[in-house]
Amino acid sequence: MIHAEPKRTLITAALPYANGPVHIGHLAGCYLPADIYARYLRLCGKETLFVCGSDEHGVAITLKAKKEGITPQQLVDKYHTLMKESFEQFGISFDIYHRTSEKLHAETASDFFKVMYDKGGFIEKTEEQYYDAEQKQFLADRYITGTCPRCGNAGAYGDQCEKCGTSLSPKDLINPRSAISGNTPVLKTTSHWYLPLDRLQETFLNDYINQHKDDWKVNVYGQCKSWLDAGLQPRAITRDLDWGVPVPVKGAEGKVLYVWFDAPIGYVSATKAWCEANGKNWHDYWDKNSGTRLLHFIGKDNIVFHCLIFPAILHAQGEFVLPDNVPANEFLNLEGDKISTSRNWAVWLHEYLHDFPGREDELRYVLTSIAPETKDSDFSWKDYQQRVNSELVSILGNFINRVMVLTWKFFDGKVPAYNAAYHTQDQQYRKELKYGFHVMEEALRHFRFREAQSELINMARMGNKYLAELEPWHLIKTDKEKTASVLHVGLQIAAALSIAGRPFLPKTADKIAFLLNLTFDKKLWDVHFFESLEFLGAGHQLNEASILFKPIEDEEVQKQTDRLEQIKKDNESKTATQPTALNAVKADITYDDFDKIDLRVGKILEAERVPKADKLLKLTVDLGFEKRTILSGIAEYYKPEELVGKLVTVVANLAPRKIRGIESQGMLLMAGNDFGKLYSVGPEQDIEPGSVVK
RNA sequence: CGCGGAGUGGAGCAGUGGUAGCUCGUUGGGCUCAUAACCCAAAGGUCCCAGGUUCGAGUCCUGGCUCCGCAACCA
Repeated sequence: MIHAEPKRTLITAALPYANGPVHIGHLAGCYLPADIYARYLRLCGKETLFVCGSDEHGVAITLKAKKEGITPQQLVDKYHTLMKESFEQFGISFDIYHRTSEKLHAETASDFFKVMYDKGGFIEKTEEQYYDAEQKQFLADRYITGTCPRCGNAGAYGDQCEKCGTSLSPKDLINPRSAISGNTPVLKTTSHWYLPLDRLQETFLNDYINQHKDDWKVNVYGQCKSWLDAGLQPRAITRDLDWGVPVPVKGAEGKVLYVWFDAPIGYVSATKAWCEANGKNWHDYWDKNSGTRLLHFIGKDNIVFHCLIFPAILHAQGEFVLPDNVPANEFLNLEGDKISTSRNWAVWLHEYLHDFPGREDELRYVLTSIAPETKDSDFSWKDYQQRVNSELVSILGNFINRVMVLTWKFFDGKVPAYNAAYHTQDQQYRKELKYGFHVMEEALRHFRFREAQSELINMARMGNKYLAELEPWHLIKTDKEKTASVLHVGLQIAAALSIAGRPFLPKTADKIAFLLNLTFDKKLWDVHFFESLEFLGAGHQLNEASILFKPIEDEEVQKQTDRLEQIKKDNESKTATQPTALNAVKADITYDDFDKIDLRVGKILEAERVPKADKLLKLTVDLGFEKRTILSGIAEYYKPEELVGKLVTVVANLAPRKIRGIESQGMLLMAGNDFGKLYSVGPEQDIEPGSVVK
């Protein structure tokens, strides 16, 4: 969209869910780009507000709290504090880092709901749901366990059986029980409010998304388009739960707003909180006609919520400004594997800050260099070391140090005078620097932070080149005046780096400014400023030279990769310990029950992958008396060729079932758990296929 | 034919129909102010494949192959 210059910019970064610490994937995905952009706008003197906060509601929080034996509030307090402190130390320049468990947020979300409710913006649907009479509460899907109608697993959840993976609805469960009390729940009617996304798609979203076909990133637009093409469905925005923002309607006691309705409103409540503390009016930031430009920085997993659902909510509410752009990033992998909180496969921010004190900018630099702006990218410690050592240390740090040391050596640490007679010498460099600055600015405006940052390093590179060409260490012997001129320009380049580097490397920029003894009392990022390339006057006293970056040693990198190796091993060996601790023994069965199962030894004759299925193998198994086709979800753990000839245990009388169009006539017994590898269970010695297992 | 993204020198990426480029790495040279850092140069590419549009395709179109997410599948 083509805009008039916005009055102000409101930047939001995805609210991190308060059930774990922040990792490098979060940083590269949205917090760093948002921070760079916010810092850039502020330097330009533009009115900017950068808000974020912890997302603290939802069933996942209550479940995790229960597991840890603490209250949801205690759980979110713990992670909120951890995240807030890590962000701060890392230098993410939120104007406010709020949280959704604050009273102010509840009021805001509540008001928001009420306005929409009064307008008839929701559809109310009444359904029967399970209710725990003793605990006097409705049971969320996850709070109901029972026997899976598909596979007979007694520990299936109301939304899914984790044994066979079937997605369920609570009413499908045989013999349902409340996970809280163990009681048998009763069906009771309850009503919920739905956001009519189908209707909103027709009246609003189709046009809204289409409008942004050209100014949104292709991956973002593409993702939205595919959701719209599939057709949106009404979505429930309330839940029967006691953790969250209460639904502000009479008769809705015990109901809270669904976390996905309440979380983005957290942007609004964070803004309010900041405005209250700073004597501002929050309406200036959120009102439809406020002239505010709203930007959501998120990771790709959030696209549907920020590009479709939240705008739909804002539109339906009617008084709010809509997102102008949603620059979503793809995902960052770690050493080739997907980052995973549950598998502990991550570089945690708080651990990095602890292991690499004072090296925040190094991580910022690397993460911005490899930011997954257009496609998934990969972080590796070796790459981290290489980028820091060969770019930050060798090019940027070294240039600053050279120019500092030379000035102290030849001019007692005072900025020497420029002599226009030597103008032709540095004209070309001035031109290129100005051009580089221009490129950087263009890139920043279009959220291409990787490119913008690499331009910064290019400027430092030019500085090095300038010194190498003019050789002030030779010149000083023959022409002091010219040497003065050369160093004068060199120092201006250093100053330019300190300013241009602020959005990317704030702590380094401050250090350079300190070395140069440089202070500014007006807005820093001004085109004319860079035109003149005069930041330091002749005679200005510099501080003592000191080193900007230390190289990352091999041992430090080794330590980190060893740690990751260890985690990999731990995940694999969890098979032995975790499941027994986690999964309680199922209810007793009689011998007769057991006797119903016909277990046989089978020999795998053939094995092949099932097309278009990640986990499924199609096996031909010899049971002695006959050959069976059996499908098994073990493709991640076994290669087909490894299995041929293997003896395995087969449930021979399991009712046949069609999986992806192929009938599976039995089941292979495997040992393992959710985390680690699966191991087939077979006889120790070679034995006839078809032998009975008892 | 589920949905979306992506395939470009050893690695990571840029590339708007008009001479394929950048950073790292490698090799050779220069310099010695500087953190064994800096500067210059060279080698290294059937731009996934096959068709098509065009005077001209890495770029546009069609078909195929491969990779990554999501979905599905899973015990």
